[in-house]
Amino acid sequence: MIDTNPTALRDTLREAGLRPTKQRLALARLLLGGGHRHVTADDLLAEARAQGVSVAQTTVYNVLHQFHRAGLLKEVLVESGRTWYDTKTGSHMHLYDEETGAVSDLDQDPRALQILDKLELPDDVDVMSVDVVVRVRAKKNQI
Amino acid sequence: MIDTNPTALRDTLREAGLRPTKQRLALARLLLGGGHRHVTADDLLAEARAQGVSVAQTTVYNVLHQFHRAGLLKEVLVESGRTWYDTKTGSHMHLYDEETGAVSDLDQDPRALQILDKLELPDDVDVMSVDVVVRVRAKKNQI
DNA sequence: GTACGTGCAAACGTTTTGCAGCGGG
DNA sequence: CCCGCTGCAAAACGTTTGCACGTAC
Repeated sequence: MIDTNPTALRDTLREAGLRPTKQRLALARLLLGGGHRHVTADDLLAEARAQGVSVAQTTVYNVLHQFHRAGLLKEVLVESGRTWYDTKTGSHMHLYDEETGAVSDLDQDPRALQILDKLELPDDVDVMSVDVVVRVRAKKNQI
Repeated sequence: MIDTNPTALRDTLREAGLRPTKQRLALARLLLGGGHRHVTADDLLAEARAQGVSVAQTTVYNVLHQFHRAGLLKEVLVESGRTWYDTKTGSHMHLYDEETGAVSDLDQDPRALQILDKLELPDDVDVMSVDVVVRVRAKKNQI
C-alpha cells in the first residue's frame, strides 16, 4: 500500500520519474489516497472537477497512461471502447457485470492464482500480465 | 465442429433463428468454414470483399453480434477500441502480443481450465464466461 | 532558462444508429 | 405480402494528436 500523505505522494511520483505537478498530485491523491478503486478516464475527470481540481481531459489520459507505465495502476480491458484502471496492482481477477458495466475485484483462492502464474508458455516471450475476467449477470429472481 | 457444407450452414443459421441470407451465408462460410480463426470486423469485411462477396460494413457488425449471441462466436476483448471474434467457442485461453496486436489460442493443461471452471463465485450471479488473456512481448534476442 | 507538462481543439478509428429499400419464406 | 435484413450516410463514442502556452526545478 502506498503512503498517501502529500509528501509521500510527491516522492511516489518522483520515484516514477514524474514531476509532481498540481494535476498529477491531485489525481494521485484521488487514485491512491483511498482504498482500492476501479475508474475510467471519464470517472476520474468528473471526480476531479467535482472536487474543484482544474484539469483537462487530455491530462487525465496522460496521467493514467503514465501511472500505468510506472506500475501504479493496472489496466483492465473488459469492454471494447473503454479502458478501466485498477489501483490494486497485485495479481488478482476481475468480475464484470455485463448489465451494469460494473467492475470489481474477485478475491480468490490463492491456488487459482498460483496456477495462472505457472502456465506453460512459449519461451520466446516475456509475460506482461495474465488477466482473468469473469463475466456475469445478476440471476433472475426465481424463488 | 460445425459441418460447413452449404446446406449444413443453412441449418446452422436457422437453428440460431437467423434467416440464411446471402450475406450471412457468405460470412458464415468464411468464419466457420475453415479451421479456428481470430478476426476483427474489419478483417472479415476485407476478406469478404476480396472474395467478391457484396456486403456492407453495417451488416458485418450485425452478423458478428448475431453469431456471438447465438453462441457461434466468442468475443475476445484484448484492446480497448477493437473487438476480436474467435471461432473456437469452447473454454480456452488467449495469448495477446502487445507489439503486433496478434491474438492466438493458448492450448493449456486442462487442469488450469478446470480450476477456472470451479472458481468460488457469488451465488446471486450467472457466469457468462471466464476469459483469460496472457499479454506477452517477444523477448529481446539476448543470445 | 529549459525541458517537461498542460490544455484546447481537431482528428482518429471503431462501432452504433436512423431510415429507405430489398428479399426470403 | 410481410417482417426481417441490408446498406448507406451520419453520428456517437472513447481516445489520441498537434501545437501554443505554462510551470517545475
